[in-house]
Amino acid sequence: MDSTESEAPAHGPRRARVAPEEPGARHPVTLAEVAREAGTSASTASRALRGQGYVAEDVRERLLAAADRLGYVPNASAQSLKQRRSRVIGVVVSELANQFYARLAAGVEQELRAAGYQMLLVSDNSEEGAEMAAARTFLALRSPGVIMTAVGPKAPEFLNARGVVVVEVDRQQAPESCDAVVLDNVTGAHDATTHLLGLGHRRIAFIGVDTDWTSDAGRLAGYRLAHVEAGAPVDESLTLLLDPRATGSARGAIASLLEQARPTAMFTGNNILAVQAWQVVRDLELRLPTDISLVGFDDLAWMEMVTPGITVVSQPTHELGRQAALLCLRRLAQPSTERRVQLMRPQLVVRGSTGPPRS
Amino acid sequence: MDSTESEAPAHGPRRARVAPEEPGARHPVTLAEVAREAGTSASTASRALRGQGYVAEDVRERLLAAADRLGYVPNASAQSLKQRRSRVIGVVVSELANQFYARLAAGVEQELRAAGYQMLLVSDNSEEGAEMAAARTFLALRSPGVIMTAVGPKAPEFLNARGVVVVEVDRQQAPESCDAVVLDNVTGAHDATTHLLGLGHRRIAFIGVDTDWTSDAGRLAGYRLAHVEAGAPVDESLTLLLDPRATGSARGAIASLLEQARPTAMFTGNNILAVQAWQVVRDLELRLPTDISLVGFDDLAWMEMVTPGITVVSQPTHELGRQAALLCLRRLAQPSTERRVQLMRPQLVVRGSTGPPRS
DNA sequence: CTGTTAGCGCGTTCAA
DNA sequence: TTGAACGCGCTAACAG
Repeated sequence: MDSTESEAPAHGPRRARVAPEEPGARHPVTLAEVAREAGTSASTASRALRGQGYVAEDVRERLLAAADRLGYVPNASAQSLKQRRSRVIGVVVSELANQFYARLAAGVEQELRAAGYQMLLVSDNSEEGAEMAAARTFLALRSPGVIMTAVGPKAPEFLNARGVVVVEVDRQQAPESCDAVVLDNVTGAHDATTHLLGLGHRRIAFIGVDTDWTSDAGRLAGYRLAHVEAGAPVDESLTLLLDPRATGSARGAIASLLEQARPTAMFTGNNILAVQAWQVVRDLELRLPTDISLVGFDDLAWMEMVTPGITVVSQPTHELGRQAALLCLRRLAQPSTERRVQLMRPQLVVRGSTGPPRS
Repeated sequence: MDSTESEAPAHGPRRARVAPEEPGARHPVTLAEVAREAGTSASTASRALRGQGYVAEDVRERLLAAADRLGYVPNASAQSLKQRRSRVIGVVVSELANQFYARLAAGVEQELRAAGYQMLLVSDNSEEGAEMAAARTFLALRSPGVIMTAVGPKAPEFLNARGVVVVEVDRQQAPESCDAVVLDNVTGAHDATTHLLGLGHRRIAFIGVDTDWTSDAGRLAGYRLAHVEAGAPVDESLTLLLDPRATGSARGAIASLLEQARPTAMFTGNNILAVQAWQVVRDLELRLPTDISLVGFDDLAWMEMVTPGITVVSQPTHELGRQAALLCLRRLAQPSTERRVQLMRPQLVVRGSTGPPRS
């Protein structure tokens, strides 16, 4: 990845920038100009172009034609200023380069765009400071709604207190005050762990993130719940909770967990950790599932491509995003409906990385 | 991925929405209110808060304190209306769910945010209609600049003609009028093909997309160039160009290419096609590289994880995005500098999927 | 150094 | 059914 850049001379013979050719493209055309062109007043033009209020049919057509001819594009700032709210929805994810968040964002964008809203996307690197800065930006833009995978309760509460509709996705930080779309993490982790217990494993490691996020906490809870249900004791030395800022470099910690605690199976709490657990297994030249079993959380393409395939708890990532957007839109349309938490169902996908322990 | 949703009753005992607690949070506080609170005029407040123009030190502090106390957030719409341009940069990618574009967007966002700009992200599914709609939105928002992986020349030219700074990334559609950041696709494809030719392959399939995009065209050109250099004839029946709207379901076409044209190696033009080529190889129970060699374009995590690893032309995706953002910012600062095309260097990463042909 | 004045482009009364 | 007048919140001239 250490590729370098180089300069290339522009090959076109033209001047630096193409000059605008359109008539009146010099300055963006305004509503008043459209009105003048059609021989009406600005207010009539306004009504005609947005289809509200009374306008004579022929006048409307004249206006429409004029707007089209002049290439009129309404000034969103002026509209927002007037209506006191914009059509820009703020979206915050933890890390856009992570496929999970990218797909989530793709789902959100799809629905927002379909509804005539725009997505202002911020990737906050799980820093609450960046998140608050984003919140202030959304406030400045008078965003009617915000959708976020929040790192803490501050931003959601801050926005909520100022009348912005906030929908939390993936995890809940301000459950008292926000709508949310989350996965049933407890069930997902429970199913995965039960699967391992059913195969005969009794030393199952849990590798997760040390946060108070409902997502991670739920997965740990499900892991424990399954043990309790099965009457199997939970060995705390098998639980590895990593610093959230260091989940990207967890291989060392995972390796020493394997060596010291000697689990027969591993359950990782997210896709980043799954990659690393898999790499550790490879580096240690262990075989899946003979030497150790592995279960991941969040299904990615590679998990089906490696040999053996990785057993995972899959989640409808794109759908999570879509539902969050829809929930946001619904709340914007009906501000005073009861608060709502939408629970999405995970699904255990069994592949070759899990098998009985070696006696 | 067919998980379902279900409704969960909100568990908090609270009312539907938390009421704002802040004093004056009912309506967002305005500059005039801050001014009144500090006993000055609005213009003085404006100068103080944005640090421009003369303001007495004590007055400034009073104003700053007042703004802070009241929780003042400047209204971006009003600012944009006044200055006739916003700080929102439009970004268009073809498909946010594709890792390539997601990482590109992440790079763009990082730099824009660092410079105090916001990213309005649209994923257009490679539809020119969606792209033009996005362009109109950016115009409406008075975006000073737009960064895009365009599907055609219309949107870039449209925006450019209206005075919007446009930077093309990944491919050039309007090379006459826009700055651009692109990969040296010819060299990348040339290196990959030369690598295969050097191993002794003479029947190398090229699997790409049938567009006039510079990216795909460049890759095909590099493939051919390498053949010419090596004095090896290009068998046109080995070139498979797929409908851009159907690149996601190319497995059938790839399989029949393998059966009919009997290549000893395959070179795929993007990451989506690489996955499918790999799957076809697996489904046909061919072995890499014994039965066939495979080279991909664009390095993804799984390509190093499967066995054998996939030889690829890697590209600095995140960096592509960063440079595009920087180029856009530079052009905004100096509108009349000469047009510039930045060429990024790809790198051939040799792994186990390539080897000599079976005699 | 500060306040007054005057819009930016639009939507929304309210009379006509 | 239409248009005149006003103001959304802010900044930029211009006087003071």
